[in-house]
Parts: sequence; C-alpha cells; structure tokens
Amino acid sequence: MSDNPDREPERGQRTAAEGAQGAEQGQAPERKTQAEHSQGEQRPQTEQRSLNEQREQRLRNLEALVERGFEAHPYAYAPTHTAARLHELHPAPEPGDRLGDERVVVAGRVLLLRMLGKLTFATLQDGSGGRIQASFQKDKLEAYNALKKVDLGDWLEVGGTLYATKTGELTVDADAFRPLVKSLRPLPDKHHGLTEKEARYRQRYLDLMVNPEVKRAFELRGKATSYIRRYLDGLGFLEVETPVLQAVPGGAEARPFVTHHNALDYDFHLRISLELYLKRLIVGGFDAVYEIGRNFRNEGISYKHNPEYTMLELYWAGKDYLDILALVETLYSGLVQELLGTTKLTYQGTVLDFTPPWPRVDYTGELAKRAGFDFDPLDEERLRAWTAEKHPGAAAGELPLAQRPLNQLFDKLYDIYVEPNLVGPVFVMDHPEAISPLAKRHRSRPGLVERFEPVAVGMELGNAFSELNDPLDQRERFERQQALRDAGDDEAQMLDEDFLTALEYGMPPTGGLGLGIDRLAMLLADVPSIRDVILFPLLRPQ
RNA sequence: GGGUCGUUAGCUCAACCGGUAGAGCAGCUGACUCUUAAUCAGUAGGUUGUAGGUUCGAGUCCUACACGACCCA
Repeated sequence: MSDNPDREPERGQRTAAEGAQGAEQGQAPERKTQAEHSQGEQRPQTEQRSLNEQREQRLRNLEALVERGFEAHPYAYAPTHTAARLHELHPAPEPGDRLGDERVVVAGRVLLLRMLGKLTFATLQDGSGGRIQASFQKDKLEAYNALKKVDLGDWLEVGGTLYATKTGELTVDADAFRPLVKSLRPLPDKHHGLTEKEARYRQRYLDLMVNPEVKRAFELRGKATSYIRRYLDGLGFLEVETPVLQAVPGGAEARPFVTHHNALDYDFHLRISLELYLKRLIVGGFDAVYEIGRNFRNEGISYKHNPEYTMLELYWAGKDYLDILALVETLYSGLVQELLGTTKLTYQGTVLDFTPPWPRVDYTGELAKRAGFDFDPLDEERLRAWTAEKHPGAAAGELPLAQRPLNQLFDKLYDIYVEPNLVGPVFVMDHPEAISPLAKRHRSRPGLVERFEPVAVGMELGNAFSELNDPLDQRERFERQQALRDAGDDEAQMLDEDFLTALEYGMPPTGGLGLGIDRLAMLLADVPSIRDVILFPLLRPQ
C-alpha cells in the first residue's frame, strides 16, 4: 500500500476507466427492469433523480481518485488486524497515549467521516462487526485532499500507528490510505438506519451493514449449526445429504411445492421433510446419520413459519425415543451454554431454563387438563360430543370440528388448548397414534405412540419418535393416510411404496429426531419473528 | 381467507378541518488540526405506491388495485 501508489498506474487508470464505465452500463438494465415492473410507466427517471444525482457525483469522485493514481478496483487487501481485535488488544487506552510503534493496517466501510479542515476522522466498520477510528493529517499525507473524494459507504484501507485521542478513543494515525471500492449509493440514515421491515428483508445487506444486532443474530445461528455438527460428529454421526426433489414428498403432513423436471418429464415435489430418505440409510447400514437441510412447505407465512426453513434430522440405530430425549436435553442445553454462557436464556422477556432435566407432560393428559375434559381424550365418542358442544361453529367450506377426521380434531384441540400455553422448555410425551403415522406404538400405552415434542414459548421446537419399523403396520398407517387424502385432506401423507420396500428389508430399532433450526435461532437471538433469523425470507417479488 | 394500520426526497419522519409539500441526515459549495450523529454558513433535491372518482381546489375524502406490517382463522 502506498500513499501515492506508483504500482502500475497505467493499469490502475485503465481499470478505473473500465470500472466507471461498467457502473454506468450497470444503470441501463436496471432502469429497464424497473420500467418493466412499473408496467410501462415512465416513472423511474424522475422518481430517482435525487438518487441518480448522488450516484453520478460518486462516479465523478471515483474518477477523481483514479486521476490521483488510485486503483478503482484493487484485487486484494490484507489488514493486519480487525477492528474488533484492536479493541481487544487496547480495551481502555489512556487519552493521548501513543500505543507503540507497530504499524497496523485496517480496512473497512466508511460509516462516518468528519472533516475538520486539515484533520479528518473516519469511522470504519469491518467484517469483525467492530468499528475503528482513523485520523488523517494534512501535513503528514500527500494524498490528503483525495479524502474529499471519499464518500460514506466506500471501503478504505488505512495504515498507521495506534494512539488514543483526547477523549480516549482508539485511533489509527494514518500514514497511508487507499480506497478499496466506491459505494455508488448513499448509506441509510447514519443515525436512524434502515427501519422499514420490507426494505430490511429485501435489501438485507443494508440491514446487516447498519444494524449490528442483525448481524449478531445470524452469527449466533451459524455458530449453533456449527455446534450441532461438532456435537453429533463427536457421537459418531455421519452427516449426509438426501434429495430435495422427491417423487413422493413424505415424512410430514404438509402441502408441497411442485416443480417440473424437463428431461424426465416428471413433476417432482420439493421435500417437506428429510425423514423417509434418512431412514432408508439406516436400513442401508448406517448406524447414525443426520442432515441439516431445507424443507419447503407450501403454506402460510407467520412469525414462526417461513415456506422454506431448516431442519436438523437425525436417526440413531439401537436407540428409542427416551434416548433421543436425553440427547435433545444435552444438545440444547450444551448449545445454549456454549453460545450464551448460561443455560437460562431470556426470550422476549421470558426466562427459559434449559438445564436438564426438562419437565415432561403427557399429551393426552395435558389436553384433558387444559381443555377441562372429565374423560380420556382417546374416548373418541365423548371427545366428539364434547367438541360438538364447545366448538359448534365451522369456517366457510369446512366441517364443524367435531365432524372432522380424528387426526385433525386432535391437532386442532392441541393447538387451541395446549401448545400456546406451554412456556417450557417442556417435553410433550406420547401422542395419539392417529396423529403419528411414522411413530412406533407405545410399548405399554394402547392407542399412543412413543413420541415427544420439545416445546417452548408456545412453539414446537422439534419432534421425535421411536421410529416405526414394522413394515406391515407402516403400510396400514399409510393406507389410513391415503384414505384421508381421498377424503380431501391434501396434507395427509402420501403412500411411499419404495420406502415400504426399504422397511421390508428390516430397519433396526431406531430413534429419530427433527429439530427446527430457525426456531432454535429465534430463541438464541431473542428475536420475535422467524424472519429475523432467515437472511432472505420469502417475499412477493416487487 | 378476514380485520386493522401503513406506503410522502436516497434514509428517518412532519404536513391542523381539504387551501402553495417541510425538516434532520445523506448530497453539493465554502470555513475549520481532537471529531464522536462533529460544528457553522449557504444550496439543490418531490408526478405524495398505482389508477380512477368527488371538489373551485386532494398528500389529506371515496373506490379499486399493488406491496408491506401486525393481529385473527
């Protein structure tokens, strides 16, 4: 790096010219695209006049920097320290201190620029999430005047020695600087930032740039999946990848997306679950497999639902659902401890204690208690009579609740009376067989299966079974699902003949788990919506 | 699918009962060697989401549409 770079100025010049030209060319197709989307109105030019003026000014500034000998688009940069690291090294410098002779190089986006005549301060933000101040003195820098051509949002590389200002702020006393890239568009308001949610989702890069807590949420999410991989790998699990495009989308009750493969001329579905393929792998002889993958459900969007979301699914031969339950407790509490330094986290003002063991409640027992039944929920006749009395209404085009299939009846009552009221973390245990077509019958409780769901703050965090491995029973369950489909329930599961064939070769006793990664991330980051932990949530195109 | 609210300058927001659409930041010009959202002086920037309607006059009222937020099913 050089104050007045002499390396290949000719090349730099040419590169800069290309860069500027390229940027101008970049405008034309964008205008066209906007014109297309505004359906032939001639709005864009007038509407964006102010923006275009600023962009043109920035292009002129770029040209001016190139004329001074700076490269418009350098190919690499190599800071000696991140901003965060410098603050670690010098946590509380004394005002006015010189902090050694070591020359440091920092690089980052210029968020603030304060020009005081012959002295300029800039605040740079880099990928560490930290910010570092640099100061530039006219009498030390030949290229000082070029700072006038630096705009907010540009990236800058700055070399120099460290000191603390009068007020004690750690600052790089620049002996050289170099623009790394120009921002052609103005940053959001430096004080208020970007607040409109739509803009934050559509232009997440801006959200990340100016809202540090957003970046933190995604860092936590990344660390969480990393922890899960380390934990499972340590137990001897193998991470695998199974098909997203599936002929028969199985493993869950959900409407799938449909897509078409041209060469095979077949309509495939995007997967709604990882389950049935992972179980085939247990049949194939893997003892312990997991996948962290995207599911796609063609359903509504809410604070806890996005049409594409991420699941961890694991299958562990030899284990039953209680073994899996212990794994969930250990994994969750260890993860929360590692990332937040405690097993008690605060989610939207509610303290959740993930220290094992978590309380357990019985699915049917809790339903009876919270809904106020004086009978066993498995007594279908009384359940329907009670429902007919308490929930007589029906939405347009739908049957009254009491007349719907038993699985829908249970799901609905659970959604009304139980789930929203569970603060947790808590395990809901032993679901009715009618709502669990892939889980093994309970070894001692007729009508129930060996299944649990971890629940917190009214959200299902996961789902686990002793996996059904009796192929004849599985076929019957599928056939009952098929009957529901035939009766108009398009969320009922499809019969997967190939999966049944696999089961007929014998799947050893196996415990399985699905864990929602997005909801885990919501809890860790303490954010109210799933969209706050999905970088680019699904939006209608503009 | 229903309800409520919202959409005004690049960003964040104003605009009373329907009467010439404003401010801060960003931009531009200038001043300034310890600033911290720097400050100071000046300056430019608008088809008020789209299309209709009512009215002498619409950002404001009405209708439809688009996009979004929140709540409900």
